[in-house]
Amino acid sequence: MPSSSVLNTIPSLRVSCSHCNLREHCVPLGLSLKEIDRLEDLVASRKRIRRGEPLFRAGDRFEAIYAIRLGFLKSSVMSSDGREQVTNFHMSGELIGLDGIANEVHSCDVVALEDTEVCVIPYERILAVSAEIDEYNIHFQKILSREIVRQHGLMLLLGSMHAEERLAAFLLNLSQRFESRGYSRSEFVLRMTRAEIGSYLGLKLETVSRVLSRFSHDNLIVVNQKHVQIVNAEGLRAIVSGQPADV
Amino acid sequence: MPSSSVLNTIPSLRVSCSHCNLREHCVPLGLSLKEIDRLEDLVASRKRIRRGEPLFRAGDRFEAIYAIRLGFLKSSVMSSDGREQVTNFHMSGELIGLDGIANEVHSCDVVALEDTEVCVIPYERILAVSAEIDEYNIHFQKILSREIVRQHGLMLLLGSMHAEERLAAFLLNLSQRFESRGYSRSEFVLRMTRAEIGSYLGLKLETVSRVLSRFSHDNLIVVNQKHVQIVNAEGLRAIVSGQPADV
DNA sequence: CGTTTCGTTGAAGAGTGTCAAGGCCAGTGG
DNA sequence: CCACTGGCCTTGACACTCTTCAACGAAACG
Repeated sequence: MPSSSVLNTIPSLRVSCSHCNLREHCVPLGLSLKEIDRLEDLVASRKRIRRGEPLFRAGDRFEAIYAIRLGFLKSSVMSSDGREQVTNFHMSGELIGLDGIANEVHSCDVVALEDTEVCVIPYERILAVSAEIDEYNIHFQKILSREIVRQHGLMLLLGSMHAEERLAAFLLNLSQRFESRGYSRSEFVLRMTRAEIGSYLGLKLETVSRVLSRFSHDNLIVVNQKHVQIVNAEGLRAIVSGQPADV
Repeated sequence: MPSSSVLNTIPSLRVSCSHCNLREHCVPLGLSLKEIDRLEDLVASRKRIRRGEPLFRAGDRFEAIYAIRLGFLKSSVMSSDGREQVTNFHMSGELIGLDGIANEVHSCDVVALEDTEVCVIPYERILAVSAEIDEYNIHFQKILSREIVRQHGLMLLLGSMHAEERLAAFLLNLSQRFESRGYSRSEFVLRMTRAEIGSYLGLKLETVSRVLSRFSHDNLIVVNQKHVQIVNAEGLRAIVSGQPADV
């Protein structure tokens, strides 16, 4: 039995990946039942994080990867002079903490933007399963590599796109991720503030607000504070591709 | 004996990692002699790439990771509408191709900026050694994670720094990498064009040129085309930290 | 119900981008 | 060896996007 006295953990529940409907996000496909059974051991416990609370902070010792069961979080890094850069927003089924492997210390802050529950996967267990099941080792390397590829896309956005293109890409990305989780792709709630969106996209919050208003004025979206409805996804795609809408 | 008919490869040489002075960059420390011996098998062959030629291109099937023996390369991604974003510059001892693990296809272009020689490490062998030597599996996961952390830093740069800060950070980073390879930290040759620097830093080539001229005028550096000498590293550091130099 | 945080909008200004012209340098061929 | 060529770099003037500063309104929270 794992250590269990940590606050906010729920170690008593018997975790079952095979019955989790987020399985496809976390666990490799095409395993034998025996192997899937082995994966159940990955998750040591669950942990709840309240809105605004950190899952971990830069400098914390790295001990586990976390899989989000439900909720929403942001990752961010800070420069020495205090500038914050949001590096990612995370939603259910995604893994957090991959940055910590490098130096056995986390290099970014992760904070919940709404009440969140995660599966705690001690890194030791990942290593143990990796050593035992080749399929899983490949799977985990792919997860790491996929994060590298994702960041390439973000660098393209930060390095060469205008404010409107960035926001259009951002909205479409969220839309697609919501859809793949069974939610509406055309209507959702932004869990982050304008400042956080701005930080993620390399813009100021006022710019984010203005561009959203412009999109709204052009009938691409309907915005009401945090509530967003995508009216003309094709129009947004056109903007991402560099060509301003031609209505 | 590995397949050897591929153009530009040098399979006949018996590769020896243990005698390579770049060892510390590629190979984990603290292995037994037996284990180090096993690592020799990682490198299947060497390959030469002429200046301007690609090592691989986005869409190419992923088969190997490459370790740079000597030379200089850039990685870049292209958006659907043709914008190029340089995602990294690579120098000796560094590994290339980690992006390909995700989808078994490379997702970026890698092109040599000067005549280059790389060690070809088939991914299959990495998996084989990973399965055999736990130390190496951890080492390789750390390499992947380190790349994620590096990109966080770049996102901070692209998302929240001004042109001068970006270039100062860029020069200091190069300086440090040259130094750790035994070259001068204060005097080096830029192998890439202004346009490539600009792409990497999210700036236009004219801006890069202007900022370098400004640095030169402020006696922080001496520039002569591709030749750069860092005169006042402390001043550059001050700029990165947000405070303009206070001569 | 007051307080605080967050979001919107306007006006003015700074920082980069764009466009254009000219100079430097390496490589090529006469 | 020299002139020519094309790629790369520098610099200026101007345009434009985004930021900054500021004020106000709306929603969230205790």
